[in-house]
Amino acid sequence: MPARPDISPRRTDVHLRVWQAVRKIPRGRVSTYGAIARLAGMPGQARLVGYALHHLPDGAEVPWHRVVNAQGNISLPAAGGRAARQRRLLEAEGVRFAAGKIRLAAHGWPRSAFRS
DNA sequence: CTGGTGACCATTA
DNA sequence: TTAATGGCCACCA
Repeated sequence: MPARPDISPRRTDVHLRVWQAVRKIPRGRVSTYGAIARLAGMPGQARLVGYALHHLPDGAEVPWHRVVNAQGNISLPAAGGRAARQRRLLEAEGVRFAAGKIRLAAHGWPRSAFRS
């Protein structure tokens, strides 16, 4: 039997790379779309990271909530309740919000990408 | 094929 | 500090 009989090849490849990288983010820390793109082997493709997470299937064991934008802000639309859930999940892991945003210098991962 | 869209980013003013 | 701009590329109509 073929391993992947009826799966779109390109799409799966891109998504898998992103999900794999996101999985590496330790609990209580956050990364950015751009940083994940680098770790996934596609530097400069931050938008594709967002696209891949947007199409993340329900129940997937991927800590999507640990990915925020380069400004330390949640990039999900406020409407829909997803943004609120992301913030709740992060705070439950000990991530602090100051003035509505996360200080990447303190919580950013990997450290080397956020140390000044 | 073309054009528009998006859970983005760095630069510039 | 915020706002605008160009670049990036998979996906869709």
